[in-house]
Amino acid sequence: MPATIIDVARDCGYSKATVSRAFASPETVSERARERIYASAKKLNYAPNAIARAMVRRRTENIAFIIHEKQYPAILNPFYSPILEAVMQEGTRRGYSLFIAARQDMRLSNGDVYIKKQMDGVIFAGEADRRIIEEYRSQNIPVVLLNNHLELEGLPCVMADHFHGAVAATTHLYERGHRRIGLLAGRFSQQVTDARFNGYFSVLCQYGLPLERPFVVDLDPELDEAERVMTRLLQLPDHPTAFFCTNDTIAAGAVKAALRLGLRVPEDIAVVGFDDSSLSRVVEPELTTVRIDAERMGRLAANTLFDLIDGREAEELFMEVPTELVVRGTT
Amino acid sequence: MPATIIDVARDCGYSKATVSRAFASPETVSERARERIYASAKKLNYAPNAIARAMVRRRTENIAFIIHEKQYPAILNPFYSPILEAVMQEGTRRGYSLFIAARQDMRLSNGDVYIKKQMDGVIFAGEADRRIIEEYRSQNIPVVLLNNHLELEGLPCVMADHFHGAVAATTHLYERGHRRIGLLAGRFSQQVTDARFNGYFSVLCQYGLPLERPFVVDLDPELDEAERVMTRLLQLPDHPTAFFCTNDTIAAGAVKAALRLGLRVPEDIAVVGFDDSSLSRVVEPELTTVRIDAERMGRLAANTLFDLIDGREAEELFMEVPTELVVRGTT
DNA sequence: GTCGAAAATGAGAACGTTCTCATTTTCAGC
DNA sequence: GCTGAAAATGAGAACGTTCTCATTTTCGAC
Repeated sequence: MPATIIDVARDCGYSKATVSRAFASPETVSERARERIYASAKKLNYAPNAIARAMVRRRTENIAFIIHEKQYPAILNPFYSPILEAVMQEGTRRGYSLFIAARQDMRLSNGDVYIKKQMDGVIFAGEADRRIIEEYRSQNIPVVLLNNHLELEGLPCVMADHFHGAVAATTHLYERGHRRIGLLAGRFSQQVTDARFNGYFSVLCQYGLPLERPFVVDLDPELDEAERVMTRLLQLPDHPTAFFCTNDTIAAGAVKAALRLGLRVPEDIAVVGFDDSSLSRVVEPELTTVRIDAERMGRLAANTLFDLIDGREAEELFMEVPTELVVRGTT
Repeated sequence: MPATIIDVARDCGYSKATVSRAFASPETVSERARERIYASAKKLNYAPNAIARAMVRRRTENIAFIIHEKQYPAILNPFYSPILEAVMQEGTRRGYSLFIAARQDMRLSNGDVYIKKQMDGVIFAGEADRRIIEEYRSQNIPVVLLNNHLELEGLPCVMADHFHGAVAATTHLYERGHRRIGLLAGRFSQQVTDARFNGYFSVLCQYGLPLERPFVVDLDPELDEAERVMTRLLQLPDHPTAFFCTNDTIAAGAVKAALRLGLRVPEDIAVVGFDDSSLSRVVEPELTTVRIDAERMGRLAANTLFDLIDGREAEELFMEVPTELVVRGTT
């Protein structure tokens, strides 16, 4: 039903090759031809068919962003919003369109959807299965990992420096005079969870502070859960005076719990979060937190992917963007 | 480089037609053939090429979700997260993949990207340009509008009942005893802005309350901006005791401003928000707000789109999902 | 073992582009 | 007006599937 290049060719009297050129590389076509062709195209309401084009060029100009966070609704995760935004911008700038998916969705009967759909490249965010990645790469589809690290030949990974972020956060609490510092650790991908814990733990070691088991807890990174856990902890006798939380949602829950128990933040209880997500400034007092330059991560991942797509080697395989403590009201 | 259907056919001794069938409709192929074909496919690392398929079927199984909110970063908008999530789920369930884009990105040199890329259908969220929509429809691409309403032949629109939400919010403030109620109105798409204002205004009229110009303000729906505006208003002599805010971000900013000025919420100043977005429960006290069943909106939009794609008429063109006041701590 | 219907397979033309290679046209320089 | 190089155009084979229409095979019933 819609007009094809042949209809246009017939209408304007040029060959389909010339019509094709008029759209794909206008400068190779005489001005006269261009005008006539565009006129016909407009008349016939012709739009080039990118599918047919992709078929012969073997390039779809599409990339996919696949998020998989353990136990966490993918898109809802505010942490990924600015990353996604950056990837989108960077992609658009170079003519790519963006598919998004949450991991569990992708696996169909045979082979991965985005393999079949011939993505030019794929970014895996969060948890990622080694086998899937290898499947993509065996089809020559470039892959970049984001917020996760896997040792695979030539596989670029974009991470934030979670370790030093955690170090900064914990040190900050120490410097504020706290000697007993609890940890509320969300369950994220192994890499992230480990790095943040290690940062925290290394500071405890450095200053000879105790790791107090009952006040170091794993939990789902959700507001209610964090509030519940924190409420319980604060009712224990002899609880810490400060808590390092491995993301802002948890920190927000913790602050809420403290306030509700009539404790003052930061005077009685200090809290530091992680991510500097949009919610960090919504709570009152505003969260002291560790900023991750998410936009930069997104850009980096995208541009690395484009390098691979264009056949350039990634300049670096392990890219770690720095994190930065931002001190606000909760400490 | 990657294996094609022909390679598989050659390897297993069947024709490409049969191999094609083995993947597209396995039940039409003998068990023997299926096994041999799958074995060859596996051996050759064959993955069906959805682009070639799309070309002949004239169906890509892709849909696009295009967000355009005035002055507001698209994906960052927490309002759209659950909607997107629902659209994604619903789409995946039926074998569609999802493109996302922010409006300003889409327009390339000639024709819209997603027309060229042969979307099976498109959802426009927020502000949407009549001309663009007509362009899509002229190419027989089904379109559904979300959170916006345009009178166009056969164009389904999914809206929330912003009007009655605003009515409920304002009435609630009235019933709490407030007689002077300000309005902090974010700049969204015209439809939404108007509907929410009208709901507010109709309640004022109903109870004979004054519309006090200085306390009815338009603003960008951002935290800082809202805090700034609210701080100013609260320093005016004789300010209202309650404010209806047209989204939660604004409400959060308003609450923050009040608290910082040493006012008690809700005793001195009551605030109600809109959307019941994720942040509404993060602030303390938690926001009284108007819940929009965003998931339902997403589902509705997606399913309507699939109906159109499958050639079924939309059952209804104007779909309004109900809103519901949820009373929490700020009133 | 034969018949006939049903099931399974194959041949080959689409689908709408791009791209290579050849051919034609244009045009500057004389 | 001729020459030759450069610019513009055209013919037609790909690209990897699906699908229609034969043709072949299978198999139950007699």
